Amino acid sequence: MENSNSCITCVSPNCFLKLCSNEWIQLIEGHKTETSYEKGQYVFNAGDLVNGLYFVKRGKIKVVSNGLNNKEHIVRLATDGHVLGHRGFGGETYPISAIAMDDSVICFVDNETISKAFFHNPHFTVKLMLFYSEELRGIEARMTYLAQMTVRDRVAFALLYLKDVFGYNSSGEILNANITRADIADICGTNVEQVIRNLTDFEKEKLVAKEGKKIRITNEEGLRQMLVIYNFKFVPKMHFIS
Amino acid sequence: MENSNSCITCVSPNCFLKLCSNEWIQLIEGHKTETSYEKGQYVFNAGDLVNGLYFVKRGKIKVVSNGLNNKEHIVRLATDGHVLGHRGFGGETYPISAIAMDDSVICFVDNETISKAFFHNPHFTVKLMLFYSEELRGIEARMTYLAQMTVRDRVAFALLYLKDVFGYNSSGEILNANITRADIADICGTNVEQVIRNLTDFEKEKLVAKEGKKIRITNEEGLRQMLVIYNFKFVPKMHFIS
DNA sequence: CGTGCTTTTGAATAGTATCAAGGCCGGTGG
DNA sequence: CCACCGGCCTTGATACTATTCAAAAGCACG
Repeated sequence: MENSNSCITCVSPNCFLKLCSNEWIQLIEGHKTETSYEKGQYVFNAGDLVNGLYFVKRGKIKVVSNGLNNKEHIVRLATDGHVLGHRGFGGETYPISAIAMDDSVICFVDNETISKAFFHNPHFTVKLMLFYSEELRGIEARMTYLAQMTVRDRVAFALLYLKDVFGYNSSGEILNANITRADIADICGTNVEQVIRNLTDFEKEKLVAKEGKKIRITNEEGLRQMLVIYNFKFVPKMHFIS
Repeated sequence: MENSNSCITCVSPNCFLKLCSNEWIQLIEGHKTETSYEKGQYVFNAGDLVNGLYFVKRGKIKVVSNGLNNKEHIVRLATDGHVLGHRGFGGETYPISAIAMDDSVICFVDNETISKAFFHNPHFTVKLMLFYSEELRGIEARMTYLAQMTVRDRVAFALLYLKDVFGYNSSGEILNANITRADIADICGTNVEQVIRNLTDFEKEKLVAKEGKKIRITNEEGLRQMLVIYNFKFVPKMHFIS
């Protein structure tokens, strides 16, 4: 919970805040806090008052919505350089919760400062708007396929989504996330058992290999092929700063 | 396909363009076209190049995404004052299509003009960003409940969504939209037969009344009660101009 | 070396989609 | 005016898919 170091020397290359003028960056720094979160800790909780905007310096975050019987649904995954809490921006309270999936470091800027920055840094504002646009495209793609895909295909989709956001780790094609079968189920909108059954099927088909709790994607192209029948266009990676 | 009349005398009270300075409104008018669309006509089609932004003057539009076997999924409904095509903004081509559900009038402003307006009208830009934020909250709520609700509850949800966007018509609680059972199925992510079975059930339970192809909501509160188990927070109406 | 959490498998059940067939209604042309 | 046509609505039977429940094995951590 220590206070911030400087944005200018910040290691995060993609942070939106860098789009503000130097003058404004310094001003923001005065109102910015930088907080460390442990795995499992809430960054904010559905119902909390919206007090500002979060910027992920590094880490892995899941954004979840609580539905029936408080069952979690993972609406979005976020990592370095992403914005958090922007869905709530302009509203009273957060409609969703954000939870650290790994130890993470996140900067926070209060409402008033951010609003002023918007009015004086059009480049920053427009870029953030493009980020929203990108987000909408992504979530809408997930929504369509959630509505139309079988569970099997949704599991394949979730694996690719995890890969696209978090990538592979240093030891090859192993999904670089501390994720449980239950998390995957929460992305797919199904239950743990279905995820496991389908992972087992995928393993028999040489698409993935289960290595303990970790998952190795042995045939990424094969998984993508499974989804071509949906006309699916994977959303291109966002270029944060141009 | 006639050219525009003035934004300043425009009857649409909620249009975002009104947030620009008078000077800029006049400038935009020079680059704006106003087009009428007949029922069923495409405003833009998935794959089309993104050339600008659309503002609905009046009418009813469905925004659809084409998935498996080109089955439509209705991602969003839009009406007077809403923005269209903003999901594609910043991208190359539209990921989705927009189709008029009724005769509609829509203004179009090209990319270059809109981008310039963003940089010179922070009030306009920030308001549009809040609109995006609102959109994200709405779509994410629909996504969560699409993932967790039964078909029955999704049908109830679709009816309420239709009511919230288009309202009732002059003859009481009849849904004010030229919508088919298939459209409802495309909102729910199910098929026509399921929609009809559930509408029949709802009718027996005195929640709705089928009047030909039109649907009368006889117990709106009852429908909403059906969904409370999902912790569902209906997204409050957007206040376009404040 | 338990204890609790995650993963895994099987069997029973419930929920949905698909297929087939018929009815209704508005519009069109004889 | 009436018959026909096409689009939309409706219902039933059937097959399939997914969820739920139960039980056990593996694993990590104190």
